[in-house]
Amino acid sequence: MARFIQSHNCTECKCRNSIFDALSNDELELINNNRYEVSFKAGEIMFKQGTPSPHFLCLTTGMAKLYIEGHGKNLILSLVKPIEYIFGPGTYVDNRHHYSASAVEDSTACLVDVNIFKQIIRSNPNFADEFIRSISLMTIFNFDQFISLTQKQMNGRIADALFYLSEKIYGSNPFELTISRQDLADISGMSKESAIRILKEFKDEGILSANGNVLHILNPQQLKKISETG
Amino acid sequence: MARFIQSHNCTECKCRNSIFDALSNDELELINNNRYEVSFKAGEIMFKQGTPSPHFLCLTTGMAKLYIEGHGKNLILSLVKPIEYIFGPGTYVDNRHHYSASAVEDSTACLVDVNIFKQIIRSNPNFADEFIRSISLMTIFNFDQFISLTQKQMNGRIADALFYLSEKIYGSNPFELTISRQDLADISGMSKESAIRILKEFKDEGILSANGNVLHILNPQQLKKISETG
DNA sequence: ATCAATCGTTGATATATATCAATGAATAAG
DNA sequence: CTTATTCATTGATATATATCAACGATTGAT
Repeated sequence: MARFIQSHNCTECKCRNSIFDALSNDELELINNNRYEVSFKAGEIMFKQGTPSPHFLCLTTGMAKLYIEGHGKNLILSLVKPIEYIFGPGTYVDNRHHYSASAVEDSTACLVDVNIFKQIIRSNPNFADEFIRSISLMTIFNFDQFISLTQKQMNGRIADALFYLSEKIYGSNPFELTISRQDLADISGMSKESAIRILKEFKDEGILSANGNVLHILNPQQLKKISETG
Repeated sequence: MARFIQSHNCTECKCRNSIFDALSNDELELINNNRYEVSFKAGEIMFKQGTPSPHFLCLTTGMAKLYIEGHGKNLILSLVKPIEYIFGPGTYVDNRHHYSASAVEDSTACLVDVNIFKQIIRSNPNFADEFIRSISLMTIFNFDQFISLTQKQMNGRIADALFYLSEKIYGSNPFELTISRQDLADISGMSKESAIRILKEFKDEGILSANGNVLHILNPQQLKKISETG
């Protein structure tokens, strides 16, 4: 997988999310002076639900999962890959994280002081528009998840998760799964055992092949149908 | 229930959501010149998922439900009461509604041209901050729903719905339910029959009394425990 | 007032899904 | 290399929940 080379200056950074294209050089410089880089080993927690939320985080390498810690179980809201950013709703409400984030692969990230970020939103309307647009996109994505998890049964939910992984996360088919079966279950809102059983069922029906952690959607049409019929 | 008297001028309007407090008189005047009032009978659709979304809507009297039309079933995202507003995530993405809205009681609403609204967000940072804050609050609310619907079983979900209705919507206990059992089921993500059965169970256990559509939470502590143990 | 249509309620049954338990496979630590 | 620990898999079972069917109660229309 391509590794983005991180610059020491935001103005020339190649791992910069497109939301920052709306910024002037002065604003980028301001961010540059108020950021630092961190690295996480696979499995390490980046931040924990309920703790203060002083940073905007942009993932530069690796992969992270965002998950709500519920009652014994976790619900994975999304996987984050380079060069996406993480910015929770608590920033404008109570300065707390409303979900946890942890690295599912070895990762590096850029942290930006959240007050700088909010300041630029106030002073640069184009940036504000882009920002509102990006959180709107997340809301729409959440709605789709909502319907999948509350109205489809397990086959349909696993189908949705497989498309999400193939199309949105790994961007390929076949793809190598870097998350655990438990994570797949936490994405689909079911027990790990059930998730495994559905995968097996798809394999038996020739819809999917699985070689270790390399999954291949062999029959996307049929998988799509399963997703739609719920 | 108190009826807000609607003024013919936004600057003096008593049914104005507090988000507009950040606006100058000129900006209020701008909105005033680009709005109109509509009334809906109970059951009427205000707007439909998938259709263009040219207006910001503020409910002035009555009650509405926002719901995603899924696969045969609906999922109610929230109930809206005066003087809350409805502003979907599609406005900044594809100009489409991503959920439907319909009146559950006879209602009136104020519609404001969405471009005026976006224009003021660009020019007034305090208003922008308030707006981002308000959509962040909705996101956090959605997260709670998410956990309730995907990780709790039916008793816990109905308990959550009852607290939502009593505390957030009707603001009283006892309260008169103006939504149908089907709506209650659509809030809790279950079949109508199941919702009714849980209500009956709560009645049999003395947690709840139901006199027609007047519900009374008799034992909030126990209901809270049911909500927490899922 | 009467009829039709919807809404609420209940019971019986089928089904989806979680849980429990056991075992093998992979991985990390000594 | 060996052992301990986690992770993946499978089967058997229990449980939660939906569906189907029937019927009474309410509401709206003629």
